[in-house]
Amino acid sequence: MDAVLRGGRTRRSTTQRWSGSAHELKPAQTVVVKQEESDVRRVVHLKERWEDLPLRTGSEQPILISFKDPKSFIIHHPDIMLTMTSIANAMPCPRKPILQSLIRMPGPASKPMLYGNILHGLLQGALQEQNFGIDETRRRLNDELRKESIKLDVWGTGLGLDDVRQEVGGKAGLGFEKFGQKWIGSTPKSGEKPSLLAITGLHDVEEDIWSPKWGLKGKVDASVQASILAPGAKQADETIAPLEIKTGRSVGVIAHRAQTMLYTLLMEDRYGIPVPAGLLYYSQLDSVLRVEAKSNEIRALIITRNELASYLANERTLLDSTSSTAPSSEKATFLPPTIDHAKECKSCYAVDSCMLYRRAIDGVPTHDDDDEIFELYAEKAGELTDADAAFFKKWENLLTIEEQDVLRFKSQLWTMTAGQREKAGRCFSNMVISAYSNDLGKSLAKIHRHSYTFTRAQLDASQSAKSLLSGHIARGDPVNLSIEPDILCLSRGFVTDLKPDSITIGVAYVIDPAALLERTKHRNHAMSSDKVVFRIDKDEMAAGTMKMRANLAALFFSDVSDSVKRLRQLVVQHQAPEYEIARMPRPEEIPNSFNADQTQAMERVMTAKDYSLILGMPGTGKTTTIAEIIKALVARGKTVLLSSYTHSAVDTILMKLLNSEFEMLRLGNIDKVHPDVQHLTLEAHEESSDLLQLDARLMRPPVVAATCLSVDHPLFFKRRFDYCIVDEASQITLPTCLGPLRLADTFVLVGDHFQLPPIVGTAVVLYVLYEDDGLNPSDLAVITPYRQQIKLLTGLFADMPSVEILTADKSQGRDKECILISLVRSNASGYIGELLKDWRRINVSFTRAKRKLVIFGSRRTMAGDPLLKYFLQLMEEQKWIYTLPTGAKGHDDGRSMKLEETKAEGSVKAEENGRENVTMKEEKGKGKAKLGESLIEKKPFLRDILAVSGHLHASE
DNA sequence: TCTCTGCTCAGAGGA
Repeated sequence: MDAVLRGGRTRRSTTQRWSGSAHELKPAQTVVVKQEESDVRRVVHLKERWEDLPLRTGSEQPILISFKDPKSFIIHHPDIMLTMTSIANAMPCPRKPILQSLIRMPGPASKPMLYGNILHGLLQGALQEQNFGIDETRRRLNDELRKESIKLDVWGTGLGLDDVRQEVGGKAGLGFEKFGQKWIGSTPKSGEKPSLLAITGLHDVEEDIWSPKWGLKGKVDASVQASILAPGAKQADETIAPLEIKTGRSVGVIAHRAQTMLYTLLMEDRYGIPVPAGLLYYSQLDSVLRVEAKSNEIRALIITRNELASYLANERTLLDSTSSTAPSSEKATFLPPTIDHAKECKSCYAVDSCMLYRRAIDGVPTHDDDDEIFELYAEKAGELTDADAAFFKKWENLLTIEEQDVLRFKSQLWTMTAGQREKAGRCFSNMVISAYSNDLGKSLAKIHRHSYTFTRAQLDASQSAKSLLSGHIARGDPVNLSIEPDILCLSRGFVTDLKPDSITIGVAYVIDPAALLERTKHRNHAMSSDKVVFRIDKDEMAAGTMKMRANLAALFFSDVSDSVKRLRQLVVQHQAPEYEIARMPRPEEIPNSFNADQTQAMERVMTAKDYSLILGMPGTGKTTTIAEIIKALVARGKTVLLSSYTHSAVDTILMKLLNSEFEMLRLGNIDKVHPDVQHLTLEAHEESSDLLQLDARLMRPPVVAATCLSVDHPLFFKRRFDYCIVDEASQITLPTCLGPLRLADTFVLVGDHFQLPPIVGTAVVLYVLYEDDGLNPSDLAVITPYRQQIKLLTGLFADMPSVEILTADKSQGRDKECILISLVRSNASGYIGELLKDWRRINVSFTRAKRKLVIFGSRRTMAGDPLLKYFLQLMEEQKWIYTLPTGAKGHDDGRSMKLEETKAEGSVKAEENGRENVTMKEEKGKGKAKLGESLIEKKPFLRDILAVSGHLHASE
């Protein structure tokens, strides 16, 4: 036995979590473990290769003891889940997969990768349809090539559709037919060796499995039911098996075996039955290998997994001991050392980042004659100065801190029950599917090919179902679906709609509860009546920081374009930007509406050879200026990349350009794009007829807009821009905006560094309100600082979808004719909360209205803050405050209670007597909201607003 | 003391 548990064998379970530390007992291979929560202690003796488990004295580390009878395995840091590919990659060099988990370098897809991708889809399609004929394969290939997402991939490689049709068709056609003949059937056919297998059924394709039991996660190409006649066996075994498809030239690679073997662990965990072997299909050889899950090999793989996991864990603990501001001088050890194998290293695809980390993080001297890879190191990192290295290290550190902040919730998915996590607001428990629809037409948006709506399962009378709006999950958020207790992350998707009693999720693959129940019938699943009960958890992604790290790293690579070198000079070495007077705008290019500052801004931008910064306080017209400058640049025949960290900033500028003549392209997740500019996205178009048309759509528009983190779109490997304009630069972290900046020689950063005393700012904006009549719903926006309030209001305004409802933060840079603000807080103690104390947030929201601003809030509560108190005084002097009557309909029913006070529930009661609701109204004209009658009927709260507003008009 | 933002993922093959 590999590991022995002394003092009683523990129950077989994935939920037994332990912490181990080696400081209590003498022999190094003996460890005391204590069960989490219960404090039960056990002594574990580690033998053979488990001795090397890197447990350090004095620090408790989580351990999981997993069983695959009759063996036991130690999973170190089980909450860090590693992929099959990272473990397979770790065999030649453990540093490589660690680097890959930090940095995902974007790059255009290679041809072999594209072919591999398509071939996988084709064979999976054949398995699903149980038809392997050549004609069927050809049909599927044609279907694939019609998909916009595939066309985009093909376009990215520079190939033509016919090239792909020929190449892939040639590889797939006959081979897949042979596959069907040889291995699909009810019993293994007698005869030659590869035939001792029959694939008798298909359970799933691309099955996503997370296994905290093994600390592994991955996607299985195909989960099949198979009848396998093992060598020497008399009778075939009926089993579930992972089928791993390999379409490339390399065959029999150890990494493939490792990958397949690890999948057997994942499938065992999901299906709850033994999975003795996996299948490895090589399409080039027409052969299927049976990969037996041998415990000594699995042990070796798990030990590799543990090694990687402890490096990743080191990274986290290292950061804890390091201050967030000053990069520590202590030597970091979160990276495995370089293997220093000149030949291997030279051909490694991660060599650039590897050598950069060796220089900047490991701090290896560049001039060391004993260095095995001296030449390579000098070539890759020789030019980097100490200042460069320090710059990289500082930002790398900051990114890691941010990453940990995102990931800290991740393990809650398997360490907390749905009920527990729902209390923390990051999960919906007890959900059942109530409706399904699909959107197969929009093939580019793979993420919502299938839409499922969930509602609460029938609950005990004692349990009251909480509104789905009262958590941290919101529309657009990534989520994952699980079934308690064992099916973790069955599927992932995005919230496309959220109502108090239902949530709709878009996913890439069909969710079939009946099939799921059938194939995992050995397990217990949470059920309500005959329906499967799901839990929906907010998914925690950290892909953004990986992209930022990639942007940062790319600044320091050796083999880069001149513009990246220049960018390094400007950003890292602070060289002064240069200007070229000859580019000065001619008088006719300057808009008549421009004032002196705007004109100067335009001159700086037009003449900039490197970069130019535009600074201005909120509300001073930066956005308008940018829009006008873009028009002028396009008129000069220039191309412009427009970017910002947020979708809303990008879209705000685009909306100001909508009436221009020129073409614009908006890239990015269509769900996050403002409805008014969604028609500029690729998804909004009809599918392109051919690559030529797609090429035109991507290459022709002089203005391309995207968020900073989505500039790894295939387009950006083929296009460079004359200008790059990055809005709200002051809020963007440096590594974020480096991405867009690399794509243009000249760039413009726009932001608001200056701050104005808020009351003055506010007063100025209020003063210049226009006098006018009439107001459309689309001229109206509602702002509130709290997310929960947004969700409530969204429901209340369901009849008026054109009324935008924004958080204070989201309203930044936006404006509307009329703004309603709900300040929410209301309590007897005058407690205002941190959020409303932030005058910048108040300043932003108070300055968004063009003509009319109406603020709702509790006077007494607001007076608890000096700033708002002063503001109240100001309003009072103007007689602009209107008191809503206590007990006014709509203020005492439960609904508006929630509306007015979502958090401090204890104080609501106190407020019912003598509640002082205040409506402050700011009015220069006679604008009146024309709200729909039906809406008013249904929403007493709004009727109050209108009543007060009407009263005002009558008295004037 | 409850605020914000963005990012699918893992693996597609090749040396």
